[in-house]
Amino acid sequence: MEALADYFKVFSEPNRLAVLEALRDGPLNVTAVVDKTGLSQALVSKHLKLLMIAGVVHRRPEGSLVFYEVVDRSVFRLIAQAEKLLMASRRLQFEALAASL
Amino acid sequence: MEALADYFKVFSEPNRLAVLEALRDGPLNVTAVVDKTGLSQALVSKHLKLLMIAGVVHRRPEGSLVFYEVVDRSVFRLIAQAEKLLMASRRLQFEALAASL
DNA sequence: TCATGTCATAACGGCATCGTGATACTACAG
DNA sequence: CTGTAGTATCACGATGCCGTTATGACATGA
Repeated sequence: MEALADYFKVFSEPNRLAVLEALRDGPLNVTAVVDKTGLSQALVSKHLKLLMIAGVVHRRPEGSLVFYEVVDRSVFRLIAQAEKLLMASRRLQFEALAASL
Repeated sequence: MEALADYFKVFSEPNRLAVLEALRDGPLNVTAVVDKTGLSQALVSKHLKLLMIAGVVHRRPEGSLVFYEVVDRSVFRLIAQAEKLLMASRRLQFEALAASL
């Protein structure tokens, strides 16, 4: 319901997905995510905070750096599943278009 | 990326999820969805249109009624997967809270 | 202590989307 | 043809979120 919709909302912004993608191969500190995504530092911090509140990533300060890490890698399975559905519906829409020509 | 985020956005509104849930047990016409969800007719029409553009539901006029139907029932698997992740992260956050007491 | 690099936050403007109320459109019954 | 039920759309106000700029807070090294 409400909470579930909020959870989906976490993945409903391109830049947030990009931040998440940057963390796919392991923990990174904020600056590394900034470099990897090309987003502004302030924006990356905001998105990381949101991802943390949602429980998707975990925060670990180390000296003057702060590392973020994906808590449960099965979020990537969720993303993959959504990608699959998206492509399937794209294909169906294309077929519908083709059938109407 | 962009398109994937938009796809997630489809599921990021409580009322849209409610409309989808109303269609879980089979096709319904608009009024039936309105009755089942308690939402206004205009709102239900809007959400159904969005769901159709996203390729999640299919529209089938029948006389003066218009039936909507979930195209690929595996969207419910996506939703279930998200629910699972949501509950897991809730549990972890609770454990972190408990550990800090 | 001071300078620097790293990260977080506040304030702001801009834009998208939500929900409502009113209205148009369509099919069908009378 | 007229009325009515079902559905779609428009215009609107309100709210929320995004991204930026600027600044604050913190740890480290000189």
